[in-house]
Amino acid sequence: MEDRDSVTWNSMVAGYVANGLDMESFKVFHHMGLDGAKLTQSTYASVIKLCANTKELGFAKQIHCQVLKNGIGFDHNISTGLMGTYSKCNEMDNASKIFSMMHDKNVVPCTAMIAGYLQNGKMDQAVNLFTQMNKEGVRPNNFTYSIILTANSIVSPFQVHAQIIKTNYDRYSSVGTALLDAFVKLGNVNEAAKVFELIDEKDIVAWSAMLAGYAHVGDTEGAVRIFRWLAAEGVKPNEFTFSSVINASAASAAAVEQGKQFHAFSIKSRLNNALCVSSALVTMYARKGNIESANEVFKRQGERDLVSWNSMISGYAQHGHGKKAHEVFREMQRNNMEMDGITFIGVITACTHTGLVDEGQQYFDIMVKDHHINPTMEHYSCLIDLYSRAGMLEKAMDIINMMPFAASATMWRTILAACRVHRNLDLGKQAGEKLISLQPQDSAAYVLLSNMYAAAGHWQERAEVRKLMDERNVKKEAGYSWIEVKNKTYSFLAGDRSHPLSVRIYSKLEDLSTRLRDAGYQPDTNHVLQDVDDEHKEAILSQHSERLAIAFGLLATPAGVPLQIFKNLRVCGDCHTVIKLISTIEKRDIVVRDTNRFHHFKEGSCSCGDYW
DNA sequence: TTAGGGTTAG
Repeated sequence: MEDRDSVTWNSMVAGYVANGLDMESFKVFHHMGLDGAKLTQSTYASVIKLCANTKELGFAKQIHCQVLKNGIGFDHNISTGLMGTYSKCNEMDNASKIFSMMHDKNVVPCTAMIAGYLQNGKMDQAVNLFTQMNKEGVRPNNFTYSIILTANSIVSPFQVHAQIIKTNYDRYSSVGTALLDAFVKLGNVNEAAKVFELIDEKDIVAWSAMLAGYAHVGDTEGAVRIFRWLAAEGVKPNEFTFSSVINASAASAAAVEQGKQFHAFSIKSRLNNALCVSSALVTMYARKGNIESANEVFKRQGERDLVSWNSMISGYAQHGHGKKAHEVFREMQRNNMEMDGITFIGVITACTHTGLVDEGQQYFDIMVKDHHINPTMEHYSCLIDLYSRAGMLEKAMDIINMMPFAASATMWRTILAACRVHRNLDLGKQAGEKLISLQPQDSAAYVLLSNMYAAAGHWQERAEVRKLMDERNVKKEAGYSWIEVKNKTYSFLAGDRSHPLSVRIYSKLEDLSTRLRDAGYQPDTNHVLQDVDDEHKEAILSQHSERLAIAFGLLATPAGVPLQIFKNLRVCGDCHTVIKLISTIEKRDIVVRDTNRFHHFKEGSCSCGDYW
């Protein structure tokens, strides 16, 4: 094609832009200049859109000048395109200048401007413009609604919903998706599901958003139901669909097998290497107790971002692999990766779970001094945890007194728990009172305080705490443990006799108990809350839910197969001792996930180094 | 000419 006219050139540029071929479009545009082709309004509009896509601010400014210099009129396309580019590059002043000079501010530039404000965190201005356009009779369209609904900190989805229903825009996939997501962010999945069902033609974004909604509230079954439904409708999942369903498979209620199956499915769909999928896999495997698989996925990641690195560090931290978390951190440094506050929460937590007090403090210092990251409440919480677990309660209190925040309930809970372990009754009392005043309905505060009194043999004070609990009608969460055998989950309460194999389970416990004593085990009855005699205390200990789950696991699986137990509360000190011994006498690796971390029991010792 | 979904901590 020799004599190319401007229309041909323009359609080339526009075509490439529409197909996301940014570099090709730039090349063509460059050729146009060399060829001396006439640049029209639509050429400029295309190339400005290109700048918005690629955030080429400098180039956009040049184009802006050329348009002014060559006397090309600012039509809607050029103006809106420039606004978009400036918005994306955090130059809101320039964007609003162009907007204010536009004569006919119809719905499109208004919407683009609202989007710009929201991208730059200017919530108030976005909402003001939305209100103003309504007042001036400019009717919002589906784009406007889908954008304004993302301003969930200011705009109530309930209010906008009413307005949207009148216009029927809720049947549009884009609007319905934004609306359902706004409900999810309020924690209202039921409302989100209602919105989802009303969407006429659900596209993959809508399906993925609904799936993410169930994942968000930890409803694994809901997420799997959506996944099956979309598959049955012949919809092809994309990387976001997989990352959400894998994330839902990381919930504690999900079976270990479930995550593996979605992993396999993502491989079949050739989406397992997408960054968001592989990072979700790292987290899922780590949370489900399989730190080796988490690391396998991590090692194979072709590209990594901050989230990938953070996921691996946090995974190691939860499993008490302090050294490995440290190694990943070093590797991050060698790769000149940028780090954020979450990276440091990961490494400090790893130090906490390994008892590396000095190192934990050093990470905190490096974070502030070298990385200029402002410590948040969470970082101070980590430090307090670091010192408390090591028994350095004075140091922990120093931090509470010097930090620029008021101490949170979480912090007092940490102090209180440490006071129980390290027998510091005075401070424990103080922390317990603070905690109860901050969260009068939280059973943990009362339970910890009464545990502490029980451990110190102060039965009178313990009774008072219990009385207060009754008066305020605060219920203690029941402790239970569960184990998966052949894809079925079996859960046990303490002293539970509801399982069909109950008789065999209890006789297995008896058998273990004899062999434990032969191995030199002495029950530590400090972990029993009830005010009863020692013999009775031992009986209570021996029926803790984790032991029932382990006894069942030993009966229900062949010799040598590792067991994995989950518990909704922290493992008690006596059970911890017992499980270490069981791992030797039964020659089994046992992994226990409690609310805090993973314990890997092997040949008589635990990965936490008796420190948790 | 304007748009909606995901992954990391505690």
